[in-house]
Amino acid sequence: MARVTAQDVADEAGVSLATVDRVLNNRKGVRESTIRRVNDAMDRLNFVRDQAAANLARRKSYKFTFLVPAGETTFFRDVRSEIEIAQSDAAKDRISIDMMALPPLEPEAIVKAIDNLGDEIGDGLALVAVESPLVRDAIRRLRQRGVHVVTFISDIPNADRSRFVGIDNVAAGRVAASLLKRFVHPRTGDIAVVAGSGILRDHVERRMGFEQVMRAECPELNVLPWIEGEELAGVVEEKLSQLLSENKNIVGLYSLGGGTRGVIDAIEAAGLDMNVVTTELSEHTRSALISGTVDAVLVQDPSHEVRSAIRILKALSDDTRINEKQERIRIEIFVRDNLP
Amino acid sequence: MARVTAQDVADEAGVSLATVDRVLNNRKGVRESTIRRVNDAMDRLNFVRDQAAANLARRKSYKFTFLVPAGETTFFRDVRSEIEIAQSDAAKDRISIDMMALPPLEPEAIVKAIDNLGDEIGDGLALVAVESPLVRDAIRRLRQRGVHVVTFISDIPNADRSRFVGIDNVAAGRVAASLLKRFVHPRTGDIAVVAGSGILRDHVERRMGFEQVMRAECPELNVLPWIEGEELAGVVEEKLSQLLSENKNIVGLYSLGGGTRGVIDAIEAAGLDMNVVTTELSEHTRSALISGTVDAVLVQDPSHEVRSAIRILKALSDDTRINEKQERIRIEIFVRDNLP
DNA sequence: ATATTTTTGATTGACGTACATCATTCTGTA
DNA sequence: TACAGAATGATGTACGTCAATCAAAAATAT
Repeated sequence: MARVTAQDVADEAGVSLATVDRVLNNRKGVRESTIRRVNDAMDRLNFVRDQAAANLARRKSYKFTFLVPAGETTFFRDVRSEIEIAQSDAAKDRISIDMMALPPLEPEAIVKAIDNLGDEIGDGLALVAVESPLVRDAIRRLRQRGVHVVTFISDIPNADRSRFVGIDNVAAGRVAASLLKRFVHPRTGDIAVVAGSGILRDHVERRMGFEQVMRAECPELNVLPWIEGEELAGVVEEKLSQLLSENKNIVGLYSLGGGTRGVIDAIEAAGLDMNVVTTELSEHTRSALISGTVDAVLVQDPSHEVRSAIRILKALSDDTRINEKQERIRIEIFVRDNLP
Repeated sequence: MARVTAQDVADEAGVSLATVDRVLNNRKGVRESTIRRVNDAMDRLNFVRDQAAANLARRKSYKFTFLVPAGETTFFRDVRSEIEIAQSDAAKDRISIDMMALPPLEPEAIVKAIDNLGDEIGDGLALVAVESPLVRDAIRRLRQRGVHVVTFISDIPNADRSRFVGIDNVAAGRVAASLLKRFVHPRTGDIAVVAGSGILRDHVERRMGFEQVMRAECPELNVLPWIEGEELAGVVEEKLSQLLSENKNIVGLYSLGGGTRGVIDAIEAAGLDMNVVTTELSEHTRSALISGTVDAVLVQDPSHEVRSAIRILKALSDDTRINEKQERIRIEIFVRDNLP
């Protein structure tokens, strides 16, 4: 019943504690046959090394840095506050976390931050990546220094990042189309799309997924050129109001970026009957779901993403297994009835 | 940069390590004013107790027991395999987990298992509860002995359980209705409902949520009396085939229990055009989603539920905070485009 | 056979906290 | 003023592993 310790393994294998320790930590100077004997003993006794004791003895602590956009969208405000919460939670496990908020959409800002931080970055970096050779190169340099890099929410493929933590944005776009198609059916007409910016990879990908499905499956629906709202509710509302007043044939709308409040305000002001799928779970989208202005909201859980990024950076530092199921970031679909 | 230890706090507060220890563990024999001084020092230094060292010193290990149904539904097979995975993961943190599979739907079996286990149950129990005064009483007795009890997947309210880990099943039913309503629109006709058993609380609740929305919002749709499939694909298929051959007016179907394969087979055999929402993410529902036989699948993630139950039992044992965001079990909605 | 190298054993001191014991100092009250 | 009782200090041991050292034994080369 008592826990099996390394000493028990030593006894079972007929070797000394020191030898077990050598095997356990892959230190050299142990014969192959002895290694096997020790491993067999571990299996027989079902030995699991005590992480708590190991960490304590190793007196290893972790330092990770988060680089996130400073923008005032609901989503990134949530992300930043989740990082702050994670800071105190992670402290118990000897993990210290630094966060830097950077001007959004500026590759130079990211690179400059990385360079200025130097070794201050610690053992790992999580960043909301922006498509740019500069950033790609900065990541490569970090990795060469042995710093683990995880992209976060927005990926930069072909870069040497260890991993991406976030949703499959193409799939998110497809889901939006798939739902909207069913909601709109059997009506026909135009579909409006509101995005933030054309240089944000996640926006582009969602748009791509959305179009894939629409083209392949909905010849009767006509997807209009997208509106760029710059993630600002005011801009979104103005442009969308204009569109809605000019085009009376719109039967559905997909808002895939920030500034959703503008979308809701414009639709409610126009008083049109259309099906709507958006992102961002804010007070505005909640009440729009309840009132019926919006049919579904597609989101990713920033709290999960932050915890996941930290767990993954830790696993990379310790060179231990990642629990894939736990790290699967979901495309969450909210309708009126499953609001948290 | 170095970690702040209890000794640092002692120095800062001008007391001895022993006193800091007394404060830290709420031992008696410390003046109010001293307690305050120590706490202030902790705040100033940002002291966080090192969990690893604490656990080690406490030589505390945890033992939890899981009581789950032995049934051969996809879902409970998944649950059991997730518990097995969790067993080895949790071992690192000195958590040992016992699992017992019991004949499903038998309150007596649960009570008997609890009684037979006695102290073997350990520090906490997670069980898939069944509505019954016997079970309710057994839980009460456990709690009196200081054992933490968590209901799991299926709740038994009014019982003295510490917590329920699972989804809001009424909400799940509402979501199903809410989606199906939109999918079916503007067609009118009958809606079929396939459930497992009338004595499973989660089934009853989903049905309830489904009806709530249907009655309130879809006067044009007529919800038929439900079919009891006993969670067996064969039974489900037979009964549903019969219904489909007799009633040609069915435009939508909600399958809220096990045996979904039977639902799919019956629908495909009948070759009818209807909208379908089910539970269970199996190979069958996956391909049915892709082929279009099924429109949406509503599930809960057993892997998340198992981890959550363990974390909660541990937090209850340690009397520490529960991270609500992390323990929120989602009603996950899968359509063809976000299959994992 | 001897010398050299490799493998193993034995031992020790961390790591940060828990917990117990005993000695000492500070209270307030008889 | 003395003294009980409470509050605090000082100290030591333990938890299970890591990491380093030195000595001893075994295997290998010469």
